[in-house]
Amino acid sequence: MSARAPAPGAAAPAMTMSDIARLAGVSESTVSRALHDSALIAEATRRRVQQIARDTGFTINQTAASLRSRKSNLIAVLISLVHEKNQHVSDPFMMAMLANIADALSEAGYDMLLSKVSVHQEGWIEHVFRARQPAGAVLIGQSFEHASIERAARAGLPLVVWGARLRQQSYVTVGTDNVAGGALATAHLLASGCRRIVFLGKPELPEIALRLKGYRQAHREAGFAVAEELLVPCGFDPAAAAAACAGLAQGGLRFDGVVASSDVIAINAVRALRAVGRLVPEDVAVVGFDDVEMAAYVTPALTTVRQDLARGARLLVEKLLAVVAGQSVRSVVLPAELVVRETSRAAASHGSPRG
Amino acid sequence: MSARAPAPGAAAPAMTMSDIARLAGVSESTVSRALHDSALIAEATRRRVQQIARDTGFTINQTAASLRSRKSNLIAVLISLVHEKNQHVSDPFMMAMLANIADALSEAGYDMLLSKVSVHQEGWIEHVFRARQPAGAVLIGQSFEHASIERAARAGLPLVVWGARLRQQSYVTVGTDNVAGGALATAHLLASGCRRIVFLGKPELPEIALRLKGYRQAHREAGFAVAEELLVPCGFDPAAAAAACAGLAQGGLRFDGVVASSDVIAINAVRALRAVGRLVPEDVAVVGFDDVEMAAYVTPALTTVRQDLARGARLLVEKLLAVVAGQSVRSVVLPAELVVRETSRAAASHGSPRG
DNA sequence: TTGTAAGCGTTATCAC
DNA sequence: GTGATAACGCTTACAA
Repeated sequence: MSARAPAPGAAAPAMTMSDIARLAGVSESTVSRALHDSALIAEATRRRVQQIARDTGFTINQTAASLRSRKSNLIAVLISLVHEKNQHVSDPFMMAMLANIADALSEAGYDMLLSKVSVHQEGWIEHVFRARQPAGAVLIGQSFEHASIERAARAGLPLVVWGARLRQQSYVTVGTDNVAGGALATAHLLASGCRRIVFLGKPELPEIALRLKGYRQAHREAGFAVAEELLVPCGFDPAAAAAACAGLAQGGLRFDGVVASSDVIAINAVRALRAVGRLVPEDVAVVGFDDVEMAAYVTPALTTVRQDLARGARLLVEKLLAVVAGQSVRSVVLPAELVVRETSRAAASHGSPRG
Repeated sequence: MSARAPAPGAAAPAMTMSDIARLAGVSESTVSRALHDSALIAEATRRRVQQIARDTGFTINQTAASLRSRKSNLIAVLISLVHEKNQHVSDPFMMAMLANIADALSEAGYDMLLSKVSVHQEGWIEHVFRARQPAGAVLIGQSFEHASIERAARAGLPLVVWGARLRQQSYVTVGTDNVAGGALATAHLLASGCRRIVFLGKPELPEIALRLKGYRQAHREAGFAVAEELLVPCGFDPAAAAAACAGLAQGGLRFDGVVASSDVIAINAVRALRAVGRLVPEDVAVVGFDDVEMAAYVTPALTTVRQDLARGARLLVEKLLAVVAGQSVRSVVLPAELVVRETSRAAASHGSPRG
């Protein structure tokens, strides 16, 4: 029921290449080449060395190998949460993103190094590269770090970012078409009769700014003006969302629709509205963003803009490996898809609603 | 919109300690000591060296450091999925566990290396330790790997496992009281009137075996016999669960309750039952295991046995760091808690039901 | 309090 | 094809 602390050094002293070399009667260099399937090595030697390695359970020490060769099959996944005090990795969207990347990386034969950066430090990206020598890095979310990312990318560090494609950025992004997503959500509410639609989110974040742009665009196209008092700031973490939504429900603001910048926010909004006796979707229709797994299961089921994370993660990894390989790579914008469920009424017309 | 592939070597040639040493007019060893706040170094020297390091954005190359010192602040998180072909990291339970561990590790100042092992290889645990030199490893789930884990632990590798505490194991585990959990779920159904309760799960897995033990125990204590045909094998991945549950719903088996070995299985069971017109909880009451976030949101909301993952993750990390530090550490069994929601009727009595 | 020098386990370079 | 030998960037006796 209790485990002895392992005596320091109790672990079998790990084999090294020189051990294998001795056992095989060859030099270390030959062992190295044989284990890497070098074309230089004689077939027989290769086989013998590999057999011995297998029998003895020898594993190349990647720490040493990557120190010398300046290569590694490690990919860093960087989560920047400087903009949110309370957003943990356990945020449903982050979790899903992470899991999908983990699956994609492990299929590609890479190990994944997870670093959560919560304090902004100059050069934190460079820091990770220098400290751990990953082959490349995936950043989840631009947060407020556009400048840092830009600098790291210009310095030649191989990285790929999940987020918004911005003008003149020199790093590769993979992300959803946020403008279209915001427009889709808004047009849907307008088409179903809403006229005063709250936008819940932090437009300081690049992705949210684009969704808001879509919100404005949909209003313009439908011939409606945007009432600026309906733009309500709201963070991603559950507490911030709950607070903002409670304020929304109780405040004197008049509104009949909500476009939230994430599903977590949307779900909190629905809850807050119902708590003060407003019916969803009859009094207020709500649309989320992300389509996290939960969205389909809540009651009423959440209408939302779907981001295809499985595809996004695969693309992130694919693009990153191309960047690492020195290829020229283009950013990708994935289509946004509206998933209509129960927090909104089906629109009369599904086409782009003009008036 | 497109990013140039970084010219090889475009990245600023990383500074090394010898650069810092030159700039500071001291030796490399002094730099090393200064950066590690060694008591040996003169305060003035320490300050000067640290200042230069900060100004130049120097970061210790952990790859080199850990090669030399045989230490690292990297913790490997190993997910063994050999028992499930289709269980991805994106499984809700895995995701939640992972996210919680990531949060706990980053709070403790450790980076996390994620390795998903899906092909069983002799000595895979030793392999990771040799290849990456982590300070320690957290294993999520024992799967069928008890023997491998046991061997690695005996070899002195610092590791901690989420899973079942077994007799005479020499590794440390943190996990839920699975026997109590299984008993709690079963007793609840018996108390609410169920008499033929299906157990859905793979008893070959240590944790499931214990939950099944609890299932039997609850029957015994309530004075009922267990009908062996009600023990239905079922894997964790959604496809396997759906298949097993569909079979369950359509087969000629007579039953009025289900104890599932995970929430994902339980939710699939509910869905399958409703699809063939059986009412939950009126015709069949269902209890899950885990209390994943979704459980509270599905309709009808799932009655389940809660595992406290936030606490579990914190304990895993805490225990592992103690093991790494060479302390003697005891396994932990966390209490299981029944959360009654809508897929079961509230029991007449909440005490241990004897008859 | 600081410097010198050896070496962690691998791979790259050059010679044979 | 194979083997010496010298790094990679750091830590750590041991010396001073």
